[in-house]
Amino acid sequence: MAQIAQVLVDVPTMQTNDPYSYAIPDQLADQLQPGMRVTVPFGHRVVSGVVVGFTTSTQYEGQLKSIRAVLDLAPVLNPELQQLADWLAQTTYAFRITCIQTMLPNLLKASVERQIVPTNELTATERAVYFPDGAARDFDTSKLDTDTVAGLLKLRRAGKVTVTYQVKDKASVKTTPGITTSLAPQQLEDLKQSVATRAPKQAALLTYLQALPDHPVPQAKVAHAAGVSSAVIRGAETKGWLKRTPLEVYRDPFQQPVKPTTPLRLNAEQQAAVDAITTAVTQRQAKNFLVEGVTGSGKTEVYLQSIAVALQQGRSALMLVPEIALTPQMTNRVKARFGQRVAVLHSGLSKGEQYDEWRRIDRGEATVVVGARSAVFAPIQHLGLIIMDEEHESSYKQDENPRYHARDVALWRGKYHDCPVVLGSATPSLETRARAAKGLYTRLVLAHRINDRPLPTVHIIDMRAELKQHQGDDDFSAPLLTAIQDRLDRHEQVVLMLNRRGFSSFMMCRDCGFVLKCPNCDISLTYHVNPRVMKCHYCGHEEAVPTVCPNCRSRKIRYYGTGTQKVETALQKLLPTARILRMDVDSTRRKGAHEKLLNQFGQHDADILLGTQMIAKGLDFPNVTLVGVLNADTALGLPDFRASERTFQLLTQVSGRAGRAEKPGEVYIQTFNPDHYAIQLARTQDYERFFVTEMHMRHQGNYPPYYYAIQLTASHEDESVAAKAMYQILAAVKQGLSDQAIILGPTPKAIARVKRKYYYQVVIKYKHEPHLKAVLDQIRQGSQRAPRGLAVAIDAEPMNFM
DNA sequence: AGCACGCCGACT
DNA sequence: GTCGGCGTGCTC
Repeated sequence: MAQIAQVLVDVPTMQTNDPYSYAIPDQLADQLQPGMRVTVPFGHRVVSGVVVGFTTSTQYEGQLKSIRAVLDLAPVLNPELQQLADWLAQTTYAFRITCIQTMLPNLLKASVERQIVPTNELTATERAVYFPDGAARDFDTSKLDTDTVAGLLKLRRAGKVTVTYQVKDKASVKTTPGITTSLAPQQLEDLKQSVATRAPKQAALLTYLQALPDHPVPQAKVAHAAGVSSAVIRGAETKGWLKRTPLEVYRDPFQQPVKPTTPLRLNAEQQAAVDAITTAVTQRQAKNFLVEGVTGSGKTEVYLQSIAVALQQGRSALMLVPEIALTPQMTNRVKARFGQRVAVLHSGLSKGEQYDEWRRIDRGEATVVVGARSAVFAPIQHLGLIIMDEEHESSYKQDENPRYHARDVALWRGKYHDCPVVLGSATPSLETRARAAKGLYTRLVLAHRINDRPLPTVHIIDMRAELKQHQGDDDFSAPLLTAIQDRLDRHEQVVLMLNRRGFSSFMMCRDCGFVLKCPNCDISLTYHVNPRVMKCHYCGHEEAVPTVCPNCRSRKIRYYGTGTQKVETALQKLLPTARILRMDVDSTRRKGAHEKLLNQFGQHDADILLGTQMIAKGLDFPNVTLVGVLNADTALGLPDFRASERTFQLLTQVSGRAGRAEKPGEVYIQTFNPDHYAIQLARTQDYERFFVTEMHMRHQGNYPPYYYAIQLTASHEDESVAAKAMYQILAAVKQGLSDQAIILGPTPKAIARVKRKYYYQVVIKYKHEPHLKAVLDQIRQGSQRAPRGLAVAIDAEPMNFM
């Protein structure tokens, strides 16, 4: 019986979330496999799709259409990744095709192009206006002006033009000319004798050709080895001495070769960690580890030696790092150990380079993969080990559909491959640490720094007292300024961090540090300009904007936030001789700018590096002996239950930047909340106590990890449409879920209007909701037929509650 | 996502 | 009377 292909079409809707059936033309029958991309007729156009299986019968009553073309020679999704895509769609409430697109490199995303073709029905004037060059033209409504689009649509309705569709596959393989020769060595020798005296270059080429291997050799290599120019080679080609054939090459993102390194000697803790991971790797256990190592405890060396074990076992390894940590220094460290076997996947590569790295992995040529979030989908086979460094980083969660967390995907793949997953962090997320406490992960603690380097001394500066004493600059306390001046005198370097996160305005008293909070949620209230009120983004509570501090009656209660530029100017005024380097979103927008700034600082072209969060991660300059945090509180004030956790993580990390090598480090943290546990415990780098304290807070507030959370967001240009949609969703949620579920909202988002759209949200906290999936699917169905421009998003375990 | 079908208001 | 607005429903 004839086979029917099941195809997921590239149309992300609820109705097309299940595969459609297509007949398979005879000439495609023996090449078609699940996991291949195809083009199919769909309605009155052609779209791309992915074959997910074959059947012999179908429910569909109508006449089946046939697959148009196959886009791939081999499947782009292996069976594991096909299964993963389905699981991803289930758990993130995203469309299956959207998940598949996310898993594939950008170049494999086929695009559909429309063309508009004139017919004989057109009048001469119409032809002159719309088809000046007489031929068909591209019909991209976003690129043409509205009048032209309207005109062309009108002509189509009149049947005077037709529209054609073309699916364009962007996947392109780069080639270079490859040299082969069909002449025998003796023939070449004869030729050489005949030209030897007058054409030494040709003779040299002929000598080289005599020793040419059977397979094609890149022309550049031939030219270099024989010492001839490409003109000589082209000349030889016309004489029939050699043939040039296209040779597939990889766009090589590794420019310069890296000096190889050998494994470093491990201390007892590191060795114990490597041993535990080794056992799991060699026994092929899907066992998960949490490597909890203070900054400077040598986690990376543990990762590298564990990867080496997997490779020895003939398996491959995946190492995930946050995008921001994916610097050449970082990747070079891996390449130095594993050389050619390493593939790097990240957004800094061109589309072509990404595709080539992906193919090297797919073909098993690269067995160590280093990359950011989306690298978790790399088509690696025989996985022996997955490592996720800085596991607590929120960038592992994608904030568009599918809203997946790379950690969950890593754990899924570990299970699939029976291989261990190692999560590493100095400050693990509460979720992860709690799971370790429950025994789901094995904890491997690295409590000692390499060579027992001391931790930096951390000073907490009470900015309330500071501001009382010296009027003038808000941003710099006297002790911090003195410390900076001291480093300048000693020709040492300083890192200053300005916490820009949550520039969103909350009210804080400059005299006592009091932050206005919601009486119901214990979350800071957010200042709204229009209407002028304080609002809680969790429960919707509203109150008037205070003019005096409810705590100390001071009038100095105002909203809080400052910018790097302003701080730079102020600092330059205070310290005219200091050379300051500013690093923020603005100064690093250009590609490579980030790198360049860090290199400058590394060469001591500047004394002070002033930046936002981005300087907290992984940079390591031995000459930095002072780290200052200008405003530790901004993140604390955010209306998010993870505010304390983020603050603790950030302060702990940035403190780790001070004092490397022989020079001891010092850290100054300026804060209006010197007694807050997140700040106090960051001072002593006491993660365990922070974990216990914060878990208690989460328990009190019914927050994760004690509860699961789902965030539903509706957005629309018209605020009332978004709000109305959210109230309808709320009704559906309330009706479908048990009264055990805690439903917060609807509330406007902290930043109520982004890109001309208003956002409203509802958060569901729950422990056990068997109907949840059904309720959310019902909401998804409902949002199909929503007013134009309304977007409803479902985010399981959201990272941003604002 | 597109696109057709179909039902209402403002124009040649 | 028709043109064109966009709400609704379908695509194997």
